[in-house]
Order: sequence, then C-alpha cells, then structure tokens
Amino acid sequence: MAMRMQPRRRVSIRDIADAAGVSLTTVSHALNGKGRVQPETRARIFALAAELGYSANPHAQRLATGRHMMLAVQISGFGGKALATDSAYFVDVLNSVSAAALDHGYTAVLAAPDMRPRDIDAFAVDGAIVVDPTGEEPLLTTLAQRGAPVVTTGRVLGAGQTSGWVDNDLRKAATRVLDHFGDAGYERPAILTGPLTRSYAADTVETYERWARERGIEPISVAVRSGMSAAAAMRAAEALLSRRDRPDAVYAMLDVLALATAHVARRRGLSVPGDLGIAAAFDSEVLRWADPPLTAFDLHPARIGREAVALLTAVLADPTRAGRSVTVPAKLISRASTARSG
Amino acid sequence: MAMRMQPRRRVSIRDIADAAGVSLTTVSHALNGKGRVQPETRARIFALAAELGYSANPHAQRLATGRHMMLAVQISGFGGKALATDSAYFVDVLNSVSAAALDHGYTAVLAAPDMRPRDIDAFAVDGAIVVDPTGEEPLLTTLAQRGAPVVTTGRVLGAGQTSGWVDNDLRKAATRVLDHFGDAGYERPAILTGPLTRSYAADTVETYERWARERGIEPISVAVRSGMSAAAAMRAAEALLSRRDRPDAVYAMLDVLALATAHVARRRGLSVPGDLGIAAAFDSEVLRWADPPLTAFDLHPARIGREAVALLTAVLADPTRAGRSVTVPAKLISRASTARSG
DNA sequence: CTGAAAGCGCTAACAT
DNA sequence: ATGTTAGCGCTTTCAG
Repeated sequence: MAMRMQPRRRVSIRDIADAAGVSLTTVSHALNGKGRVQPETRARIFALAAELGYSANPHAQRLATGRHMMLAVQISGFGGKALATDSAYFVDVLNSVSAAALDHGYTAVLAAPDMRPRDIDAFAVDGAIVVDPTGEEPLLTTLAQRGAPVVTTGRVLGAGQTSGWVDNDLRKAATRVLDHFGDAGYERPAILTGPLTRSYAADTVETYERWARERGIEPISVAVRSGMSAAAAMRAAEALLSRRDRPDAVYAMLDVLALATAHVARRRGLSVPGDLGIAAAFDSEVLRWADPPLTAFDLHPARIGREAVALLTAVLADPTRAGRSVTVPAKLISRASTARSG
Repeated sequence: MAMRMQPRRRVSIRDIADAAGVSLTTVSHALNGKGRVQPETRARIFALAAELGYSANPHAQRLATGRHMMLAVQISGFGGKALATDSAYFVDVLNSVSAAALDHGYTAVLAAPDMRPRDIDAFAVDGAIVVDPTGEEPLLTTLAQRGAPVVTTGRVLGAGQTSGWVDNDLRKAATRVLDHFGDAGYERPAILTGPLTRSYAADTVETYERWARERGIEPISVAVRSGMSAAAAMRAAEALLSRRDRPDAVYAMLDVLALATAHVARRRGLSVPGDLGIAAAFDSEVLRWADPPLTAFDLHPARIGREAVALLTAVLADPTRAGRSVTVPAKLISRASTARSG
C-alpha cells in the first residue's frame, strides 16, 4: 500500500468537486446543507471530504459571508486585577465559553481587560461576552455603539445597552443565606460587599436592606469601594467587627472579604462559627481550605459560560431575540463557618 | 457642520484608493510599508485612512496571505480541572498572552483543555501556547505533527516536539528554598509534589534529591499522582507528617498541597513555623491569607505570557529560530510560615 | 513609483 | 438537482 504523502496545499472544496465530478456549488451546498442536493451525491461528497481530510478555510467562509464567526470573551477586572481570590471561577467560565462557542461554530477570542478600543477591529468579532461588567468596559461600549450584540454574565446596572445577560439569582441567594443564618440562631447579620457597580453587589445590598427593613432591624453593611486589595479587605472587616453593635454573622460577597473577616475574627478572639457566622457569595477552593471552612454558594460557572454563548449566538442568528436573559441557580454549600447549633 | 452618518459598509481599501485618487495597490503598499511609495502619497493615504476610520478586514488579509494570524492558548488542566487552587496565575497568563498577541498583530483564541483534535481546524491558528503541558495535549500533538509551532510554558519532558518554551528556573528555586530552610534552622526538609509529568515537579524532585544526596540525607518526598483533589492533598500531607522520621520543613509544589500540609500540621498540633516550616512553589493570594501566611515564589505570570507570545511569533516569522527558550526568574516571598528564628 | 489584474477559498444569486 | 458566475477585501506578481 502506497504511503500517502501529506498534501502541501490544504484540500479545498475545488478538489472535492473535481474528485466527485460535480461543481463547486454542489459541494458547497452539500456540505452546508443549503440547496437541494441529491442524497447520494451528498453522501459521496461527504465521503470524499472525509477521505481527503477536507476542512473549510474559515477565513474564506468569513470573507464570503461577511460574518466573523468569532466572539470575544473578557473578564472584567478591577484595576487590572480579578475581583476574587480564587479565579478558578473565571477559568471555568472561559473554558466553557470556548467549548460552547466551538459547538455553535464560533471561535472564542480572549480580550484582556485593559484592551484599547482601537484594538477591537483587529479582533473582528461578531459580538462579545463580558464577565462581571461594570458597563464601562471599552469592549462593551464600543461594540454596543456599533450595534454588535454583547451578552454579559452578571448584569450591567442602569441603561440596558446589552443584548442579554445570564446571571445567578443573587437576590434569592441573599434571602437564602439570611434564612440560613436565622436557622442557625444568628440574629444580627451584616453584609460586606465589593464595589456596588457590579450587579451581584447591588442585588445583595438591595435584598439585604429590604430584609432588614421588614424586620425593623438596622442594616449593617460595609462596601469596599476602591481597590480590592488584601489591605482594603482587612480594613473593611475590621470596620465591621469593631462596631459597638457588632454583627453576629457576616455575608461577604467576595472570597477575599470572607477570608479577611475570618482573619480579623480570629485576631479578635471571636470564634467562628460560635461568636460569628461567616458565609461568602462565591464559592472557591480557598474557602474550603479556610479554618473553619466557609459556607458559600456554588454559582456553576461552566453553565454560566455555556448559557452566555447560547444567548449570544441566538441573538447573532436572530437579532429580534435580543434582550433575553437566563438565570442560573446558585446552590448553598453549607460548611462549618455557619454550623452553629441554633 | 453636517453630521456624518455612520457608514453602513465598513470602509475598505477601495474607498481610500478612490478618495486619494490612487490605485488599490498603492494603498496596500503604503499601509503595509511594502512597495516603494512616495512619502507624500503615503502620508495622504494614512491621513485618509484615519479620517475614514479604515481598518483592514482581517479575514481578507488572512485569505490573501494564507496566514491565520491567530494563535491558540490552552491551560493544560488536570482531569478538566486546573492544578492550582488559585488560578489567578492562569488568568494573568491568559490576559498577558492576549495583550501580547495583539501587540504582535495576532489574535489569541482560547482552547478548552478537553477540545477534540478535529476542532483544531476550526480554530485556524498558526501556532499555540500550552500552559503547563504534559505533552499529551491533543492541541500540542496535533499541531506539532503538522509542523505548526507550539510554545509551552513549562517544558514538555522527554522528546522535544515543541518550538520553544518559557519557564521559571525551578531547579534554582528549589535550591533557594532549601537554603532558605537551612538558614532558618530547619534540618530535614521534605518535598510534596503533584504528578511528575509536569516539568516543575520533575525539576524540583531532581534538584531536591541531588541536594539530599550531596548531604548524605535520606530524601523524603511524596508525589500525588492522580487526581489533585482536596482529599488526595490531605492524604499526601498526612503521609508526610505521620512518618517516624518526620520532616521539619515541607516544600510543596502546589498551593493546595501547601494548604493541606498546614491543615494537617494544625490538626496534629504542630506549630508553623515552630515545629514545621512550609513553603510553596507557586504563590497565590490564598497563601497570603493562610494562617500563618505561607512562603512561596512569585513566578511572574504576566511576563511568562508575554515571553511565550514573543517566542511563538518569532518562530512564526522565522522558523529557523525554533528551539529557543526563555527563563523567567522566580522570586522568593518569605512569609511567616518559614520565619523561625534560626 | 504606481497601476492592472489575478487569485486566496468560499458563498450565493441566478440560471438551467 | 446542479452548474455558472460574480464577488467578499486584500495581497502580490508583473507591467509600465
């Protein structure tokens, strides 16, 4: 059996057409399931394509159709840094976006958070997914302004310039955790959030304040506004635990904040969960390793990524579908930090 | 002043040619600095391009040149999961790769670790960067087999099928940390590694064993071979600390392993750093939050990403440059976990 | 120094 | 049901 040489030139639709004795159109139609092609011709073409190792040249397709078939993904940072300590969440989102994009025939390109608007053309994407947006991201605003769809993970607060979002229900999560605290006998829960420009923080504050109002309790909340550094997190936790009306439970948005709270509590001789219950909104490996392990929500990042891609590609396929949204459940993972015998 | 309408069609090289009263060729040459074009013509063309808001259609360029101008980045996982607990490292690498790629005129596309070989064509990349490879990654092997360059971050052990690598010097790091232990008065350091298929683990084991041999010390090392789960990490740490000849210091490759060691030590009533010194190879926010904070190396992930892109694009531009490598320094960050008064 | 023209690989009217 | 043909926007010989 003769050794088949590796072809120098990639096999094109032309080669298949010749081999099959049909025209380019027929091959194109057969491959794309477009025009009507006789079943047997189509079968022959597919067989040939497989045999010759054909795969379409994406650039030619893109040039001809005018669609890039690419989408950008961006992790909206916080001064260049990710918000959370454990970015496994982000890696999971990114990987699932990449995989899902492929499933939909798209390619996911990565956009660094500090990219300049002028670089956006070089990306040549049809749309974008922005994770945890503030709404100020150049990628988001530029694309939106051009009419290109942007789907976010977490919502942009205020004016809706995006084509959809997927989010966890953080209002429900807040209620859930407050109940959880209540069940364990905690009576004065407080919240500790990052900047309120992120929807998860805004949702939580809103829910918490309503919850407190309904019970005639004075809400206790601290928001770290600028620079989510270790030091800032510590200061915030310190501020919370040094109050005269010190809370007996803290729901912290970010794992850093939860860790800082645990740290400060330990330093002040407060036992967790005895004197202080602690829960975090976003689970991460880190929290599982803390001492004691901290209660948190599993936000299902991979699912979030998939849904975002599904939404974006749906809008791309049919622009009238814009404005949809998907809510992914958040699952409370109860750990020792809130396990006080009620 | 008349409001200029947003053009429906993107402005093309044709529009510039018309506006400037020159041919397509001239514009193309001027823009790419290729042919000899009169300085003033070139200036006029650039001005026009800027004014009209021209930007090249990447797909047309790619189709014409036959170069994709895209590269894939992949975080080689461990059974679908990242190896470390704090993946901020990976996010940093990814973002810097994206930014650097852009600087070199490339677009970085994200490849999920579990991608199938057949998807690689859809990516249409000229080459790839694989972070922490085992050498088994389909992306790496498929591309290598096709003669497309692959640069790794961390080295592929064994046969060199890649076009270059960038790595931290983990042998030097190991020596450094062993000295550091020595300075603090620790006498029997052990190492705790992940699977030895990663170069950082292999380098460390090798260095450590030589170090021990030179001193006539019996090396104590435990490697977690399969499934870097929390449980596996705990078991490994347990195994290490329950030995009769218990080590008085542990150098753990992954942050998970270091945390597990701290955890087990605490449970056994061993004080850190008093009874046991602990250091980790890869720094992460997590380690800074541990109690006590753990000593580790800063590996400069952003720099690693940049260097990898530089290497890959250099090889792409000139294949004879293949085989180069870059070493990025690792900086020891000494924290409380090794701060025993010698 | 500049222009005409061919072609990259594919799609999509428009015939037939 | 299949073929003809004209582009998509750009690069690149080859002439002038």
